[in-house]
Order: sequence, then C-alpha cells, then structure tokens
Amino acid sequence: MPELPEVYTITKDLKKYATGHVIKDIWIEPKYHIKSGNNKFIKLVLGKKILDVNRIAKNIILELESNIYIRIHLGMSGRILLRNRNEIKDRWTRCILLLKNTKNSYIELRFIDTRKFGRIEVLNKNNIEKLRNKYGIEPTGRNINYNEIYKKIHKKDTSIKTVLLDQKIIAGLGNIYATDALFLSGIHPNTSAKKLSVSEIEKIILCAGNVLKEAIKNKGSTLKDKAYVNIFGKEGRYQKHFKIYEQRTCPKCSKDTKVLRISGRRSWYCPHCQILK
DNA sequence: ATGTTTGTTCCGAT
DNA sequence: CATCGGAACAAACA
Repeated sequence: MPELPEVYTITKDLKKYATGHVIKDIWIEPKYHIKSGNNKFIKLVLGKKILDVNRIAKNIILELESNIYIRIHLGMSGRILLRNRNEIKDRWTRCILLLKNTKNSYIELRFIDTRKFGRIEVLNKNNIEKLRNKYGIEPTGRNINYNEIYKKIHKKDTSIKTVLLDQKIIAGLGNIYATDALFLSGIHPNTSAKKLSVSEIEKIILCAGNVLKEAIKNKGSTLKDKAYVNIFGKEGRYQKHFKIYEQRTCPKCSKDTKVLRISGRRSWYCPHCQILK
C-alpha cells in the first residue's frame, strides 16, 4: 500500500499533530515483536518528547529528545491512526503510543498492521544517517543528475519496471506509481534497462515525479481493501486518477490494456502506446 | 480451497 | 564477489 505519497501525507499530518507531545505510555500487543526489542524500545522511548516528524524514502521518522528516533515502515498493510483514548480499539493494532500535549490532553498514536510486513524500531543519530544513505534519488527532488542515474541503470540486466521498484536507485516508487510513470513516459515495463538512453531515463524520472506530485495532491491512493487511510481515517483520492494501473482501457488511445507480472507485481500497460523495443 | 494483495529482505543460482 | 529472481514474511478477502 504505502508508497511515497501515502507516507508523505501521514508524515506531514503527524508533524502537525504529534510534534510537541510527550510519550507517556506504550502498549505493545502481546507476542508482537518490535525490531529493536520491546524492552529496549520502551526504555529509550518512554517519557520522551516528539520534537519533529520527517520522512526518509518510505520510512516515517519520529525525532525524539536525546537523539532518539522512532522509525516506522508501513510495509504492505500498515496504518498509523491518531485516536482519542476512549475510542474503540482498532483491529490489528500492534503498538500504541499514548501522547500528552502541553495542555495536558491525551491522544493515542496507534500503529496498525494487518499482515505484519511493517516495522517499528528505535534508532540513534548514526542509524539515521546510515538509513538515509541506503536510498537513491527521489523523483520529485531538484537538481537530479540524470547522467549519474543512467550510469547506474545502464548496468542493470533487468526490466525498467524492476529498476523503478529498487529503492537503492530511485526512492519512493512502488507498484502503482511505477506503473503509471511508465505509461506516461510511453515506455513498455519490460524494456531492458540497458537499452534506455539518458533522455529516456530522464523522461521516466520526470514522469515519475509528476505522478508522485499528483498523488501527493490527492493524498495518496486508497484501493478496494481500504488499507490506506490518513491518520484521521480519511481515504486518498489518487485512485480516481489512475492512468493505467487497474485500467481496462488506455486513457490515450482507448484500446484494451494488458497486464504482465514483473518481479511478482502486476504491471498494466497499453500495447499500442508502450511498444517494447 | 485457492489465488490475490500497495513492500522489503534473504537465499540460492548464476 | 556481484547480481538477479523468486520465496518468504502473514493475514484477510473474494
């Protein structure tokens, strides 16, 4: 579920609504395993104030006092919800941080994860630097050096669709936005990465940036399973703007689309507008 | 019962 | 040793 636009939306809202709160209590679902170890997590996090909330690729980073950071990755089915204390417990809640603000009122930050592909852990400043260095460029960023990206991609003996999902090369895209980006650039998802020119790669990354920006404006995508919602439970709207993802007909030429399976992921394309070279 | 799913990491093959 | 592809992770839903 959560790709860059969804994580961006959650991060921005948490920055506004969770910053300044103190973590007064921590509940962890029995038998649930926090990556750092549950006891270590509680020891380092309990009683600390949230100073800021930022994003690294698809990770949400809560910056606490004393150079302590909480990393949350939502995986496929993770959610973060801000709830009042008296609200009924959400199904599949794995961890709750009880937050108190300066006016002494309490809210709960609930980490919910149906499939348990998500991760929550505590990190220090050094870990954060390492995490940052793991990821490639973001397509919405400024001053992208397309020659540098070309050099990396040109060596890859795989499809461009697979490359776009590789966070070490380009950060933030997942299956939905990679699929739509390739459609907008007119490139077949199975195109060998080696065959792409610098200008084609530039085009793909620009299209990816545009798709991500449009998705951010629309607060992400909520699919049929309703897995993604924002921290107040509200759905995104980009699913109403899908270009080719889950579309039966091409929005450019109206011909029937096709679906491939690449790296185990569904990949829609238009056989007329995206010719395999 | 079977096949499907927005992400990432690990392992075996090459 | 580096790279690639697929399995695994886990649980709900159709």
